[in-house]
Amino acid sequence: MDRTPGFPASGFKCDTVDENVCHSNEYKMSDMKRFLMEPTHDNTAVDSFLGLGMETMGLSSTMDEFSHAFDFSFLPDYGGLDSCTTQDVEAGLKFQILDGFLDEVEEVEDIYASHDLSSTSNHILPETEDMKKVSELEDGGPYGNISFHSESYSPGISGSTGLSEWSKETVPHAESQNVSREKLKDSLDSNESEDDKKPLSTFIGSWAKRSRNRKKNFPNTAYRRLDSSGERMSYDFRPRKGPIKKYMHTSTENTFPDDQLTSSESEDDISVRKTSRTRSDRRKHQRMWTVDEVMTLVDGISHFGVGKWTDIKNNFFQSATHRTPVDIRDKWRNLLKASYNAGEAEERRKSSSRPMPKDILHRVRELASRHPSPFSRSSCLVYDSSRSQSTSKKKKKRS
DNA sequence: CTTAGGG
DNA sequence: CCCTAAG
Repeated sequence: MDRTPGFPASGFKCDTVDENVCHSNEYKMSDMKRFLMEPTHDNTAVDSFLGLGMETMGLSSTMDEFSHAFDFSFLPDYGGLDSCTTQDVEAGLKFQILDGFLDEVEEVEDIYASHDLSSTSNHILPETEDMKKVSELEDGGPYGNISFHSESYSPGISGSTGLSEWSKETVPHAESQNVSREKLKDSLDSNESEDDKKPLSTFIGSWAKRSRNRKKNFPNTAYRRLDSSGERMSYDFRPRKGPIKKYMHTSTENTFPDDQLTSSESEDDISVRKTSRTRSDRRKHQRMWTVDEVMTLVDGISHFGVGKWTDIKNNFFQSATHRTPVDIRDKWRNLLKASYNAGEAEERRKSSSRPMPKDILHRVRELASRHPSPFSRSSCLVYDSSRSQSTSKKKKKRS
């Protein structure tokens, strides 16, 4: 929380962020603030940005640079706009952006409150204080909240991932972003203009939700499964002919990928009731694992080790009401299998409609090499398990 | 309660 | 994903 005293505070004596932005030309920008003066980020860009005139993708990239150009490690005390330091101005700006973005949300504070920043902190190991700050920033800030590029995963995560990498990219994408976005959707559901601000995939989901809502008059739980059907693309679903087809042939029609993390109880009730007593009581609800979730899982395993499923769940999947430790373990098992299958037949991986991202594949193999698994060709020696236990189990080798 | 394994 | 045995 070190303020930057060198910044010319003369021009920043204004209360509102709009003034700051609009008059940014008058300021002698310090090197930290050069962002605002760059041609690609001039006032018009910022203005349209504030006025929701920017496309979501453009916004995303802008916010990316935005958050990278500034050091927002101060975010936790964004409330103090009275002291005109650079951090405060930036904080106000961020807040203003969020406010404009959620102009139909009644309470912006609610977003923050419901976001449960503490859970985000749990994603970070205690010894890494800086990362905690970064994560809180990305999580609580508008960048982490409203960025819709959920399909994207950071390519730089592969291999020897730095801690800062996963804390900044993986965790917010996989976890908290979903919560906040769901919350945001909640607030916007009552408004008809919600589709204007969402990408096409989300629009499809909303459309399906609405059409479904016409038939069944469930309050706000039944359609929620459909709500985010097209929102996130998981590499994990099986090949399908049409975009919605995969839901039709699932016989229980309740296997909609759903990253809404709230009110899971009522949702479960409905899904259970729908598929009750028919057949295949198992697999009542399948929730596709998103790429972000898988990356979070890999990160968690790399930090806690294979077998520490509860730790991984509590620290990396805190906000995910689903994803029990068993689910996480099962997913890891499937990942291992998939990784080895991909190793044998690289072509099958490519021909698959859901090719596992190479980054994840590499990381899975990396971890698999550390932790022997029954799917490994070389390391699994079941027949000799009674004799030499050292070869069968070689627990975590993390430092 | 957590984990491992099979279904 | 679910279920269950074993620690």
